[in-house]
Formats: sequence, structure tokens, C-alpha cells
Amino acid sequence: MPSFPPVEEQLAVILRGAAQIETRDELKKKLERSHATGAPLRIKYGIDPTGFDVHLGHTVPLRKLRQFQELGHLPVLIIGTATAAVGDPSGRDASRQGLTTEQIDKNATTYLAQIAKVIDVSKAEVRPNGEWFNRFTFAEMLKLLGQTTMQRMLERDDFTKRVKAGTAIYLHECLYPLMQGWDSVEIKADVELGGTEQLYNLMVGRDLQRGAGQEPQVCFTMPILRGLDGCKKMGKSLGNYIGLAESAKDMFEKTMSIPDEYHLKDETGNVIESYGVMREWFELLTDFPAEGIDRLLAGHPMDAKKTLASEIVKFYHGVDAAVAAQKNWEDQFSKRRDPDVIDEVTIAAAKLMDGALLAVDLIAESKLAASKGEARRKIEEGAFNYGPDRTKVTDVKATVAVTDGLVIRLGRKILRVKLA
RNA sequence: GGGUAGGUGGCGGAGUGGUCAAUCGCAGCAGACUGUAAAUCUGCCCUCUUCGGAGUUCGGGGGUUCGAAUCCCUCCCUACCCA
Repeated sequence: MPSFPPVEEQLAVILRGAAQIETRDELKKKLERSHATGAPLRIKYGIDPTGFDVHLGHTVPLRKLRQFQELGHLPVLIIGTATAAVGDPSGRDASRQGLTTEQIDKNATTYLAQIAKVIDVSKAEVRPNGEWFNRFTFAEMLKLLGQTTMQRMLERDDFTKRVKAGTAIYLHECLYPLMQGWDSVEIKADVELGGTEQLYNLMVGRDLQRGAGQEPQVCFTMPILRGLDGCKKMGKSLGNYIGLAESAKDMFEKTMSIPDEYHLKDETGNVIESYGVMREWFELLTDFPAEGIDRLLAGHPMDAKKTLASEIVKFYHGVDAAVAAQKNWEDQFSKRRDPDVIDEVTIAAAKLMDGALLAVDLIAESKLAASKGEARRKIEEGAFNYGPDRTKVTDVKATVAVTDGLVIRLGRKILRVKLA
């Protein structure tokens, strides 16, 4: 029988960083009961396997889940194999592309491996929601649909906006919240975690649980993490994310590139609103206490950001990797020399003529630029150099003697050529 | 089912027979500056090119024309109003 810390102590940990909780009283009651009976709470978190990468944005609720787990509660991970085929309309201004079952199954496996970096999956319940939806009958579906109304569905902001903007809302998208809500019924969730944009979906779960004669779950939302651009939600589709599977070097580099603050502007260029992006990242992605964050942000922003990057890398790759990543970054960007670790790019030796290659081809082949035309332009702009002396190439027709291990640079990108 | 307005490059949005590879804004990339942040300035921003050009683009297909994003036919898609 697990023993839990006192309820007040648990609440102190749990409430930190939370955005909205519906309702706090119910949460407290559930914790008290669990404490009295020794039965862990069932904490639900769902993730749709829509791509290859779990990213830092997902880790915001996942870290909260981890805290629940550390306190002795049971994470119930819903892998949205059925819901991924529909696509969550939350926070979207357009329909999502549904996925094929093969893609979904493949993604589900890689997702779980990545989630394991944040929570102890071996001590969690993992449930693909295809488990119940695949055997759902039409009659059951009708019953589910009968539990909500068009009006309630249209209440939600995402849909209202889309109606106004004139973008399509497909009927199956309306099914999504019901499916997610039904998951809660199936697994008898006590608490469901999600981002703030999930509130509607989470509340549907409450209704459906009530309808099924269960005690409704507590809806627990966490703030949304902004992506690398410092403004929009971190996400796959925007490409502004850091994946959990990424290298220490990439994680560090990307973190350093986030804006300290983001200034939202109107059409005329006036600043309407500013956010402290660094502070948000500290709060949502590290365990730093509030005073520590204040102290860091009062100092030089770059040092604060290095600490942030280092903390993130440490969590996923360990202390040694974090130290190495920081040194690597300082070498490459502050000291402007080649770092210890340079990504390699393979060039076929057969492409060389007398051991050399047109600079344009070298850049295009190594993917430093998207096309030969772009490579040509970058050369004219003086962005390309190579070798230990950083020989700059400005002539579009110039050739570069390519040897194995040659370092080539375009702007801030650095690659080491590997001949094969 | 009927009516109306639409579908242009990552997004927004001009363009209504040639000078359109398509004004402009945002996003993006590179250069200067710097803390790889922000701000600012500069250049670029479909592909290939022997730098003369060439080739593919404006929902799909077909047609008219010397010439089409622009005109016609047809199909597909979206929003709004009516049923």
C-alpha cells in the first residue's frame, strides 16, 4: 500500500504553475480521499501520435504528470490512436489532416519511448483509445452524439472564430471532444491534464462521466508553451519546436535562439503586448523556484538563457552532455570558432572533379541552401566560407577543393564534409 | 436543391488579355551591428542556367487567341443567404 504525503504538501507541488483547475475543491477532496484510503488517483493525459516527435510543449503537462507520479498517483496515458484519425480542432484555425492507421501505429511506438524520458512509463497505465473506439457500434456512437448539442459545440472559441473567418468546420471534428471525453469514462479518470486550450475537451469528459454515473474528473490545465519564435504555440506544424529526441547540441542551440521577450505588434508596428518568453520557459520547463528565476533574470539575459538551456539539456541528456553542449555553443557562437561537435554531411566522392566541386554545388549538396539558386545568392552575399582559415568564397563560379573532414560554413550553420 | 461571392507563391492580399515569375505586407534566409535575443539598416526570397536566357506556376482538366492568372466550357472545393 503506497503512502502519500499530507494533502497540503501534495497541493503545494501540484498547484505550482497550473493555469486553471475545475474545480480546486474537488481536487482537494479527491486527494483527501486517496490519502485516507491509500488508493492513488488516476491522472489522465492524452497524446495523439500525429508525428514523430514529442516536443517540449508536450512536456509541460507531462512534467505535471510526473509530479503526480512522484507523489504516488497513477498516470494513465491515453495514446490517441483513434482520435489521431480525427484531429483535434482545439486552438486550430483550420482542419487537421487525418492520418492513416499505419502512420498512427508507428508514431505511437516512438511516442511512448519519448514520453518515457519524462515519466516512468513502466509504472503507468498506457491505453491506446483504439482499444474501445475500434469496437464502438453505431448505436453507441449515436448515444454519445446525443449527449451534447450543436449550440454547446459552437460555443467554443475555436469554432466561433472559424465560423467568422469562413474556414470549414467538418462534422467529424465535432466528434473529437466527445471521443476525448469518452476516454475519461473508459478509464475512470480522477484528473485530466492538458494545455489551457484543452479546457473545453476536458470539460466534456466531466459531462460524459456524470452521464455514466461516475464522479466527474478534475480538469487541470497548464499554460501553453510558446515556440522558438517566442510567440506562437510550440508545435510540429509550425516547426518552432524542440523535440525530446533531439541532440544536446541542438537543444542548447535552439533554446539560445528564443527571444528574451516577445513584442507583439499591430499593423502600424506599435507594440501592443510583451511577454517574457525566457521566464515562461523557466517556469514551465524547469524546477527552478520563483526566487531563483527572478535572480537569474535580473542578471545578464544571456547568462540566464545559458542556464535555461543547460537545465533543459541536463534533464534529457545528463550533466556531462549539458556542459559539453554549452562549451560547444560558446565556441561556435561567442568565440566564433569551430566547436568540438560539428554535424556531418556526406558527399559522394564521385561528384568531385579533380578533388574539387563548384562551391554552388557543394552548398546545395550539403543542404546548407535549399537550391543552387539560393546557394548562388548566398555566395554573392558573402555568407559562405570553408576550411580552417575560413576562406570566403564570393565568386559564384569558384570551385572548392573538397577533402574528407573539410568544414564548410554558411552563415551560422557549420557542417563537416564526409566523403563517401 | 436554389441564389450570391470566392479559390493567386508558407500566410495575408493586389492583379481582370501582352511591359506578370506576378505590386505590397507578414513570416523566412543571408550581410552589418550584437548577447546566434530584440531593435535597426542592407540584400535575397519558384527551379535550372554556359548569366544571354530556359523551364514550370495563379483550384483540376479542356478550349479560344500570335499571346491567358486574366476570356469561354467543364469538373472539384469553400463561405454566406434561402430551402
